Amino acid sequence: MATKAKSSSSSAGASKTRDRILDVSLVMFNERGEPNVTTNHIADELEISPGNLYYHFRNKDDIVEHLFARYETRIDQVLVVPDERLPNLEDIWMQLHLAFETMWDFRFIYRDLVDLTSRNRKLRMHFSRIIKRATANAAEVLKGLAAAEVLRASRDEIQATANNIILVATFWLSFNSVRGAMVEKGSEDLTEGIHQVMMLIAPFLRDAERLHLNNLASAYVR
Amino acid sequence: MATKAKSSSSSAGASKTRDRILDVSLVMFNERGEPNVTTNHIADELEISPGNLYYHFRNKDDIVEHLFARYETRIDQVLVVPDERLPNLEDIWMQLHLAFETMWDFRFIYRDLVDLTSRNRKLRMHFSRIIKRATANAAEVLKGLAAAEVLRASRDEIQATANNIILVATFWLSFNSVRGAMVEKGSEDLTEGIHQVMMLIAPFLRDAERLHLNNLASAYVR
DNA sequence: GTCTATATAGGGATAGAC
DNA sequence: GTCTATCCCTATATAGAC
Repeated sequence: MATKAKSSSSSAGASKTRDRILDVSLVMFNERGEPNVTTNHIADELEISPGNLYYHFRNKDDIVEHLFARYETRIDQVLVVPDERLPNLEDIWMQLHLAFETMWDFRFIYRDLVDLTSRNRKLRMHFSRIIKRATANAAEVLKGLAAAEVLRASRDEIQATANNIILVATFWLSFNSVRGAMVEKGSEDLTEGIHQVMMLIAPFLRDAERLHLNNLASAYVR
Repeated sequence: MATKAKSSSSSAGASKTRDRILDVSLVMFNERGEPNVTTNHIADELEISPGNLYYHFRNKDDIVEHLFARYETRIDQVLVVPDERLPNLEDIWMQLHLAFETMWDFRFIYRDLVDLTSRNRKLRMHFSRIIKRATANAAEVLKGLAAAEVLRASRDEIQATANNIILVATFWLSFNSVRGAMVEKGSEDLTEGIHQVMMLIAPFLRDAERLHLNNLASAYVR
């Protein structure tokens, strides 16, 4: 039954053609941008025929949608409000790290986000849902920090900041690319993005915590 | 000599084919997104032949570049640090308004920013320059507010905030579209974007000014 | 499941007549 | 300056043999 070791992504066994198509598509989309990768490119890279590719997927968007589904599963796991305990700054740092890494793994989605979501109703709905979830999550965490008296902010300030956190996180990679950042070093980009998000929170922190954060931060950024 | 009333954009006289191509392209790019508008579409809309269009422009990117040049001229006029006087909150509001309106008029650039700038070296260089200028401008204004003692922030905080201001402004329209905002009402979208940017500054304000801003803000947002 | 061959369509772009 | 006609190329997608 080794032939049934199918599904999932890139862990152990190579897997069937269908999965290989998804894996290679993801890599190529991330590297060159989805609009610049054709089904023929993908087939070439895999050394299979275009016809074969279309046996496994109805069309290119079908591939994109399946990759997006993978992404949605992973990001949903990150977007859980901690638990019973009130969150602290390290929790946030950690959660941001997980979120940014997940986004990085599927960065092709973020590179052409507007075009992708306006072309494809399904993607639009799902992405919109993720944004809503993420914003709610951010607001929850901020409220948690406020409850723990780590931070002081009004309801409106929390809502506006939650929006900005998600906006900055969503477009950090684009911003970095567009402002002429060098070839992405990957991990360094992400750390700087996390830093920028933390700086949205910093001004609301009480003095002691603010100092704490600045120490955390300066340890990370150059 | 009425035939020489050429150049510029959409003010008085209709103008020559070349300018009409630019005007119509801008409208169509803004409405449907640049990747979804072909040279044939543009020619159709203008009721001229594709050949004619290619007489006036070498290729599609040539059109995009000329539109971008128009944009750059306009945004550069907005990105001037006030003058001798120290800036106040209303100044900022006004400058943001001008910036957002200019961006709105050329929103196609922002819709597919990453793809556009990575495809075209010229656009990449120019856009990167604009971002640098804008960020420097934001930092200057923040320093001005600090000097006027309207605001209190460290050097690092000012730099991080300037980055976030430009990031939020740059991607506000994308964010709004992507999170599933309804059909753009234009002006309302912009006001909310301006509000989000102001909320980046708010936490650094002294109490009196913070209150002042909240009043300004609540007058604008629903 | 996979291949070869091919249909179809559209976009970018040019030549040459008017 | 403008049009008609056309070329080239690439992308998506399918049919049918193996």
